[in-house]
Amino acid sequence: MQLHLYNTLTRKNEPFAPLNGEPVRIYSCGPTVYNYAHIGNMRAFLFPDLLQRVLRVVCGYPVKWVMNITDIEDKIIRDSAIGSSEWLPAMGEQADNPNSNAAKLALHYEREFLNDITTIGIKTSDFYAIPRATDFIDAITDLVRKIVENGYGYVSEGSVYFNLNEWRKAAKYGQLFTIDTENFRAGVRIDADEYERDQVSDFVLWKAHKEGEPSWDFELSGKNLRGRPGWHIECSAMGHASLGLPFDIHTGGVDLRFPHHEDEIAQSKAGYGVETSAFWCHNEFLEVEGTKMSKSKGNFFILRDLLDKGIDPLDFRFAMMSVQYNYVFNFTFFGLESARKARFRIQDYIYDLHETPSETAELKSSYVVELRTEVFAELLNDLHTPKALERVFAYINAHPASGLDQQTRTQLIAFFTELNGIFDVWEIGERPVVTIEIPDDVRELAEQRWQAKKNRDFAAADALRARISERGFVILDTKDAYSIEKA
RNA sequence: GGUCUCGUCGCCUAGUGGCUGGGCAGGACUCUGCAAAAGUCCCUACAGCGGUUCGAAUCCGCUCGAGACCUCCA
Repeated sequence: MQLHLYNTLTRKNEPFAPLNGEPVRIYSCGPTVYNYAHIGNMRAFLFPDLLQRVLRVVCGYPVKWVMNITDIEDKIIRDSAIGSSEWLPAMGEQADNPNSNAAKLALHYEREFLNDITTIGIKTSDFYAIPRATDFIDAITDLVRKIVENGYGYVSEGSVYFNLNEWRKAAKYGQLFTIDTENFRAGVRIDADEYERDQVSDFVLWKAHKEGEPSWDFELSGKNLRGRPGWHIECSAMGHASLGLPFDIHTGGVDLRFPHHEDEIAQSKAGYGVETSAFWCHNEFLEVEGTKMSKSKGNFFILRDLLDKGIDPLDFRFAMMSVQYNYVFNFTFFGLESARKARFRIQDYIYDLHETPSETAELKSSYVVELRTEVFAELLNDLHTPKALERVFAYINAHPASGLDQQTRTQLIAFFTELNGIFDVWEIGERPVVTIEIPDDVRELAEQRWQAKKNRDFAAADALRARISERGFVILDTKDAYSIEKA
């Protein structure tokens, strides 16, 4: 079964096949670890997770999935500087060494990040590698050197810039994004900083060292240009070093199409002489209650905020699957609750399948093969999870578990086990027996109520039920018995 | 100013030119002293205005509205 993916490079849905046969190599732009990741960031990690799971489970490909950690960057430098209010005790002691301070701050947030993605069901064991930028300084400087040697980079005041004018003569710049240099929004320019570049559109490959900032040696043309990597160059070098170029799929958020990914393509081609990736896939943003969420606006939730509200991270994971990855996801708490209910309907169905069929179960092997084919076909259609789930619900509605014979149940359990290899939000097994601690006084009240009810003294029975309810329990009556549950 | 996406039932989501999805919420009934739980059933929407067509939510045009990106950003 072949996966079709929307490729930003061609702006079309295209059939996917691995470049060099197996395995499939995926590179995902990972986090810049300067703070906690917010729930919008999570989408950029859940999307490639879904992608690689579909490739493994549905297509049967082995996958090499790499996600980088950007651990050197302006905000990391700022927040790890001596005297920064962003420094936390958990990061350890600050030293008189900017490199070490930046590394400590980054490591702290890297751990938090790995924790977070594990919480939402991403398995770190699914990664082939999680490279850190600072572990690849040699690869980065090597690439910068190559670019300069090939005539597409120049040094200015100790920094190295990419020469776009020169590059445009050799290749197309603007493959992922239609670049309209004549109409860059007036008045908005990055860094009115002291770096000197020939053209405003030229981007920095290597930034000259500034006092008190982390830096590394870099020998270029017999001179030491001490400094640090530019933002875009890191991914080019790490992708090349960890997967080899070109690889199969590059993922990231839509905002990275330009300039980050565009520059990545240019750098790798200018330095290594090869393309970066066959497919470029971008996830859309997440909004909260209909408005954009961003770090700069500050209207964001981190995962911890949700957990503190008692939200099950699996509900968050499942809610994200209710919208296709390349459409804006509107995060609402009502939507999260909807997702929870929907998730549990499928969960209950799975539990029910594990029960012994009744004598009257007559429905034989009810189209499980068709269900599987349809659901997987939707997943192969550009990871269309909403449609896939619709198929599942339609099936559940048409075939209540109670009416299914053992053979059908066995087939369905096998299917849901496979499906859970992708969604990973259910428990495959029998309904767990929940044992709850019921205090003796609650038992006593319940028994009194039952007697009152039997005596048709409903006023007393209701009063007792109210007291039980105050203790945090509810009474569920059946015909001739009752049970006590936690409210 | 430039580039682009999108407007579907109360909310979220899917959608092929005709056969009128799915989830949540809501309603009705059964059961029950009541309630809860459970079960059965109901809930016909497609921004507006034109056009193409035998027939459009689906194609074309315009209008209105929402949002994104244009070198911090997942």
